Amino acid sequence: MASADRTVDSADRGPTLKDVARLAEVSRATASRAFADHSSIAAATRMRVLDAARMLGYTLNQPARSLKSGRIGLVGVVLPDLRDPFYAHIAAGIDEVLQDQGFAMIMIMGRGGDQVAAIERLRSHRVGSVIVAPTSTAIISAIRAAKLVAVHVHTTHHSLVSDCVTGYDYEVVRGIAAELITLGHKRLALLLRSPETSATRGRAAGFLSAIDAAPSTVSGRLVAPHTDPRITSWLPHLDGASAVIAGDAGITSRLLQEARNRGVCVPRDLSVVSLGDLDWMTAFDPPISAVDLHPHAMGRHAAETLVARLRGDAPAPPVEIRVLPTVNRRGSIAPFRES
Amino acid sequence: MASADRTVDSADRGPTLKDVARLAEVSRATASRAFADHSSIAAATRMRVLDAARMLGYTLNQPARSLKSGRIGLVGVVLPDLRDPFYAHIAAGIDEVLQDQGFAMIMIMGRGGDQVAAIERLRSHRVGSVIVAPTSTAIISAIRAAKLVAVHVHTTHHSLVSDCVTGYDYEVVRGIAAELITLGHKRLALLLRSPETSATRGRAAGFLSAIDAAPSTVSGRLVAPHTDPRITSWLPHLDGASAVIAGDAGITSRLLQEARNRGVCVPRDLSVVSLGDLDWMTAFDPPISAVDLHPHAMGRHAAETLVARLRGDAPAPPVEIRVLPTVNRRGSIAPFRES
DNA sequence: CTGTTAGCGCCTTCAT
DNA sequence: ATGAAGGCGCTAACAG
Repeated sequence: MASADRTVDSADRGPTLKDVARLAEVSRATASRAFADHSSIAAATRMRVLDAARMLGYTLNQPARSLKSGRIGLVGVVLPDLRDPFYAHIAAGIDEVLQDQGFAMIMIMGRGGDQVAAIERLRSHRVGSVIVAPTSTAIISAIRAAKLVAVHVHTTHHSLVSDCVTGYDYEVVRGIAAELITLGHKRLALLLRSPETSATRGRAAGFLSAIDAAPSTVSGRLVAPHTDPRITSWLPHLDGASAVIAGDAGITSRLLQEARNRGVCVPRDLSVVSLGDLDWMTAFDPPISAVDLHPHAMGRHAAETLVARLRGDAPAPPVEIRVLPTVNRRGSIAPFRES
Repeated sequence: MASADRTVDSADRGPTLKDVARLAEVSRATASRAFADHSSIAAATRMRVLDAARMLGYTLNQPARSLKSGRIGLVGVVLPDLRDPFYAHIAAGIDEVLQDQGFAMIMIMGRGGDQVAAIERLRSHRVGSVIVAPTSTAIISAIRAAKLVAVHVHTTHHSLVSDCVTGYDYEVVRGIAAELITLGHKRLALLLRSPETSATRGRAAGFLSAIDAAPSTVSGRLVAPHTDPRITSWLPHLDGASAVIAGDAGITSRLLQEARNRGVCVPRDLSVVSLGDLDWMTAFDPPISAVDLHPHAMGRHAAETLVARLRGDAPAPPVEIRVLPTVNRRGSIAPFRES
């Protein structure tokens, strides 16, 4: 009955620049200039064109425009998993800036080999730039091959010639470990889950550096199974440690869960510090000490850097922006006591 | 020094179909068919073309393709905030399916008026379809005006003629409220934060329905401030309730934090149920009772529905897919006791 | 099954 | 400051 008004011909693709030009009584070239060129067009003419466009509900056809110009106003974002709040916050930061700057983002989740496939997909959409985490040799060469302008977030790489936004993984972990040692802890553990990146390497190095700087009665254990994160149980790997640094919020919650189930009391039996700070951590009893890595700010910086790079014509040298973490000391750490 | 090898002419846009066709010694049309058309091309020819493409490192130019065909292999995703794990999980589910099906997603965060702006932006990229949450009259008419194929997630709308994926907000809240009443609670509260949607309305209705069905000694309080979520304090609004249903994980953690700070003991003084189940809830002491709304599955269903709609030629009637929630009863609920 | 022909909507010289 | 013409890379009719 009401199906009559359904447009059979799906080629109804809305008004084009030609329509706008006709209504504004100018040539297509002039109409085009009204949208892009900011110089060689009379203000009055441009206004007329813009009015006509509004009247018709015209929208620039970005794909068509990209055909000629190459530019497309689209930025690729390749992140491993949005279910990890760390990356979700990065994504949110990126989105904020990109929207402000008039870009849209093609988001693709993937790690390892998928990352390379993602780059390939971006290439097919003629995306000219990408924000990516984490970094690896594979992704770097894929990006280079695709000639993309890239910004790397959270991790960097020795062979990297692009801009990147990182943290202070080495420093912060070393500092925390030192703090725990000062509190009298003799056996520490660092729990890591991600694949090997500059971040995990930095954390491991910082951890070991703190251990090395301490008396030989202090030992540190590095737990970094590169296996399926979902079946990992952390507690058995602690090896009697009385203080532990958890590599991300997921590890922290899993660890706390195990501790509760097995009657391990935090902080009496175990001091805990989380790398990554979330709302629920302050709700916990005891409140969990956590390092805020400021992933949202990282995302913002990454996007800002990328946009600057896209707009800037002068080939400036790559920069590394480092975001200072905030250490929030709360109840989950305590001086060591013999049990 | 090393700047000599920098390509001055940025028009270096890689191999085109024409190059592939030449190498494979076929016409451009045939080469094109090798990628799209699955029927009218000889297997041997297609293989030859594909080989040539691989040899040249050729990638389909989606924007150019869209110029003629209208299709572009891009789906818009408009979600309010990825920092909310509920939406992050939806996004993850969507991404999984879309990648499998060869689509990429343009993700734009936004709520309220921003949603409409997002639709406009998608339109300029000639995206033909969108997955969106939450629903509102404004977004519905924007989608209709842009003639997009849409799937709505989590919420519906009476004026909706598109597909949607929803939950059982009414039923689940009613059931939980009834359960709490059975446990002897006389004063309940439902905490909601989102704007008015079918989901929040359903929850409110389910809540009130359970209260109505109970003896008149039972009262329920609906707390739904549509103000800035970040400065909201929930505890003062509880009005002496001994059992509370928290509308999302963020509310839950904030509430638990306040409870701890003010010496309110869960579940002795306050029974808590969270709408939305996250890892950390089982780590809590007591473990938090929570309803898993399965946002990841919702995302998957939404994407699957959309893809089916895009592929299907027959204009099938819109469907509503409802995802059954899972109620995980844990230690944060207890029978009512006089204090 | 394959080639030919004509644009899709836009931008960019080159004139004027 | 504006118009005319050609082509970006691809696909959809139509022939053959």
